[in-house]
Amino acid sequence: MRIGELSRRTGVPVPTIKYYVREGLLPPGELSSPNQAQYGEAHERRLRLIRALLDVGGLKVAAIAEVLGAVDDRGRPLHKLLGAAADRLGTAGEADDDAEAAAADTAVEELIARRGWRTHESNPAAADLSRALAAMDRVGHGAFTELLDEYADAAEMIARADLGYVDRRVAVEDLVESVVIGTVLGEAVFNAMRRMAHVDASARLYGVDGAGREGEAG
Amino acid sequence: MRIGELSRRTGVPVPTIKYYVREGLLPPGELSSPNQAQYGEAHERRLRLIRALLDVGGLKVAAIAEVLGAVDDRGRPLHKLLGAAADRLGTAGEADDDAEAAAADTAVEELIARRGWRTHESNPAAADLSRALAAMDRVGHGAFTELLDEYADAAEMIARADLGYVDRRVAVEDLVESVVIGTVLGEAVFNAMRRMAHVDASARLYGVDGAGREGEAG
DNA sequence: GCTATCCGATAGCGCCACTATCTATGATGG
DNA sequence: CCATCATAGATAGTGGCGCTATCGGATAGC
Repeated sequence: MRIGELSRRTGVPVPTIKYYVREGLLPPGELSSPNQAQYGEAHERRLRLIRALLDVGGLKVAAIAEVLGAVDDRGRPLHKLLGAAADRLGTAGEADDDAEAAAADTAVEELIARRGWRTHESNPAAADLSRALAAMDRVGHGAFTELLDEYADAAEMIARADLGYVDRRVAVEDLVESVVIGTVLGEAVFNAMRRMAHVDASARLYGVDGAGREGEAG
Repeated sequence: MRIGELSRRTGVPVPTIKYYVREGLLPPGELSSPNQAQYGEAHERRLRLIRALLDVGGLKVAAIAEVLGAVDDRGRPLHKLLGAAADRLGTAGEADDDAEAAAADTAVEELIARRGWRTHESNPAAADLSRALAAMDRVGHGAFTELLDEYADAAEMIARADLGYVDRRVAVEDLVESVVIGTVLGEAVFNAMRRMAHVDASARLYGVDGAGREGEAG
């Protein structure tokens, strides 16, 4: 198909598709003549993935380019691809260097040790966790660390569920892409469900109605 | 204290503090003369909260203004404040209107009914969940819905843990603020832990080393 | 007095995700 | 064969956002 049809099928404007190609998110179409390119199923699929990572996952274009680069990097050991992809899904950002940050680092180290997790501090997710705990501490919720093991229980449940799903449903050649999707979109899924569970729990404790919304929005 | 000291204590530049005041995130200092204002503990605390919601929570400045508006809205029923605050923490964004979106809506409705959650579709989190599931479907992972109950189990665990924490540790007058913090920063905490658990699970299944990172980053 | 600081207001900056426009070329249909 | 349309590729521009710089005038504190 040509770019116009690709655009029609996915709802992504033609100039935006060209922009994604320029940024390396999408491979260029196969040129059949100097100003005519053909796009296939793979392009359509990739385009949908890009939009999902952008709109739902909230990833930045540059981050998507990096992640997809890892996804497409065939002929590397699988666990390296997974690690490379996972490393690019973090928040990044600068870590401060104060007392709270140091305490949070310690808490994370201890958690990893206690859990026997096969990861260490070089994992960007550990840095993200540390930053989040330090932020909690700075706003007066240093005691939140006492929930870490309950959070870890839930996280392990999710990880087991995800791995089982991948094992059941995903072909090897789609594995890296599926892990990216599961990590990014699964995060969005879980975050939404967590907020719903919070509302439910709050309603049971403090609320009366089932929704807590009566025209005060806006 | 004056604005300079507030800046020094929090690490937030003076022009940025003024910007937050303009945007309604931070109440103005109390004027002791036409060009002299005093800031107190409350300002410092609020400023730290703003930075946490911005840097770690990833909220937009306008969203923070809305949420903090609800936090400061004393003299309303508690469950309404909680609802109003929670409603402003969602991703928002436009929902498409295709087959996948319809299927996702149905899946969410069924989930809510199955779980007996005291919430309904007017909850923005439900819309977020639906959007995420529709995105999953569009990238070929419609079967992901089969994990929803495992995700819900985990979400309920987290919600119980959070509520227990609030019950133990938080004074009533800080309740709304703490719920906001718990929702936003707790989300960051859990997301990071989930990624760590994924890495651990992957390492056990596919990997050899404990980290999966050997200089291939960049 | 004198210097550092502050207030409030306005304008500008840098990043980012597009979006518009242009030229040259080729596809398409009568 | 020719008129019209779509396309490739390049460059420039747009709008939103989170700041950041600068300014005039006033006050603090020595």
